[in-house]
Amino acid sequence: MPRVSKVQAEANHQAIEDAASRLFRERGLQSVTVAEVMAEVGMTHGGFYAHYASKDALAASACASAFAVADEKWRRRIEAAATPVEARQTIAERYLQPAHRDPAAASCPTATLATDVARADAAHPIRATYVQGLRTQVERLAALGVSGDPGRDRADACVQLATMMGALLLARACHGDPLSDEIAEAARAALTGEVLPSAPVRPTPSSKPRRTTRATAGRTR
Amino acid sequence: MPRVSKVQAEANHQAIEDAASRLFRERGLQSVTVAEVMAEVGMTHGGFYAHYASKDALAASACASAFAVADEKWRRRIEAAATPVEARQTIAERYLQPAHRDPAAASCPTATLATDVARADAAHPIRATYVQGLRTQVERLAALGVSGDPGRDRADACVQLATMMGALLLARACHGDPLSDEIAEAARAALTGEVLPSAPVRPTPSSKPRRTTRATAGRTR
DNA sequence: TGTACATCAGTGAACGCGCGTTCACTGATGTAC
DNA sequence: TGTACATCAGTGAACGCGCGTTCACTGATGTAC
Repeated sequence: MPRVSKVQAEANHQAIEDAASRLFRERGLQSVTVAEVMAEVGMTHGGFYAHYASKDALAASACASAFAVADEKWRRRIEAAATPVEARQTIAERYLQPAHRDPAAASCPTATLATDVARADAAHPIRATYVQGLRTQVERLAALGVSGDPGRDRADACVQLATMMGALLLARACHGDPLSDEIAEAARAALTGEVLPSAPVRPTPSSKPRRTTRATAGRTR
Repeated sequence: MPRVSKVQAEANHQAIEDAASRLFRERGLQSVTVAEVMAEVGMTHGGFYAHYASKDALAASACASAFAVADEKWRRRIEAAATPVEARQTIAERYLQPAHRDPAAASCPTATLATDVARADAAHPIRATYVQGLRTQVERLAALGVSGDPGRDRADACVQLATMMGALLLARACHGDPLSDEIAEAARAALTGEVLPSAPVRPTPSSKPRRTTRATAGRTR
C-alpha cells in the first residue's frame, strides 16, 4: 500500500525512531538491523531510506530521542521531590531498581550506549548527540545545588552518574548471578546515603593511620 | 610454511589469545573479525580453527586472559601498598589515570566487556568467564578489609568498582570533550578521598535535614 | 645416528549467509485546474 | 465541487560486500624402526 498520507508518514517516522531507540539500547547498534527496526513497525526495509539517510543517522536520532525521554523523566522526578537531596536519591533509587536493571526494559542511554559510542569512529553522528545528552544529565543533577558549591555540585553529579551507570552495567553483565543484585544494591545504598563509603575516609584501626592524606592523595600522575 | 613445531604452535596459540584479548576490549566482540585477529599475529584465518572451536570460544578465553592479567596487576599493587586504604586508592588512581582512559591502551575487561557480555545470549561462553572475573575483582578489593566489617567491605568494593568502570566508560564515550576529563577526575578525587560525596549526606541549608541513619557520621575529617 | 613416513599446523580458496543500500515499480494522496 | 494527473511513501527484489566456517592441500615436524 504505497503512498500513505503525510500524517501517517510522520507517524511512521516517529514509530521507526521509537523502535530504534529501544532496540539499539537493548541490543547495541551493531546487533540491530535496519530490516528489524522496520519490521518492528510493520514495514519493509526498502522504505527506510525515505526517512533516514543511513543507519548511522538513525542511530544518532534514536540516541537523541532516548536522552530526551530520560531527561523528561528526571525533570519530573526532580519537580516532585521535596528537596534537592531527595531528588538525587530518588533518581538513584529508580535508576537501580530491579525493573530498570532488566535488560529488556527501556533504560538510560548514558549506560546502554556508552560503549557503542566510545567505539564508534570520530565521524559517527551519534558521538555529538551522546555527548550533548550526557552533558544535560550532568547539568540537571548539578543544578540541584545540593552542596552550595557549584564546582562541587558538578563533581558530585559526575560521580553519582558514573556510579549509577557503572552499577547498572555490571549488574546486567552478571545477570542471573547473586553478584548482580549485590552490586546494584550496594550502589543504591551508597547513593541514597543509607551507608557511606568507608574506604577512603575511615582507615581501619589495624591499618597504620596515614597522616599524609591530602598530600599523598594526588601523588603519581 | 605449514607444520610448525609444537613449541611454535603453542606460542602462536598464546599470541592469538593476546591479540584477541586486546582487540576485543578495544573494539568489541562484534567489530573484530577472526581474520583480523589472525592477521595481527601474522597468520591467515584458515588456521584459526586448529586453535579454537569458534570465535565465541576465543572470546571467552581472551576474556579470562584479560582478567588474569588485570588481577595480577591489582595483586602487585596491593602488595606494594603500605596500607589497605592506600591499596584501594592506588587502584582507583591508576584505573582512572589518563593513559588508562585512552581507548587504545589495554584496559580493564570489567569495563570494556560489560556491555558485550550483558547483550550476549545466555549460551555464550563468555558469560561465565566474565562473572568469574568480576567476582574475583570484588573479592580482591573486599579482602583488603578496610572497614573491619566484611559485609561492608564487600559493599564498598562493589561501589568502588562500579564508580571506577562507570567513570572510565563515560570518559571514553565523550573523549575529546572537556566533560571527559571532568568525569574521570571527579571519580578519582571521590575514590581517593580527596573530596567526599556530599549529596546524600550533607543537606543543603535550605533543604529539610533528613535524620536518616548514620548519614552525617563519619563524614569529613 | 640415520632414514622413511605419518602427522598435523598453517594456507588459501570457497561456501553460505546476512546486512546496508539501491532501484524500478505501485498506487493512494494531494493538488492544479 | 469534481476531475486529471503528478508526487512520493512504501514494496520487494537485487547488488555488493564482509564475515564465520569448512576443506583440500602442503610440507616441515616428530617418531618408529
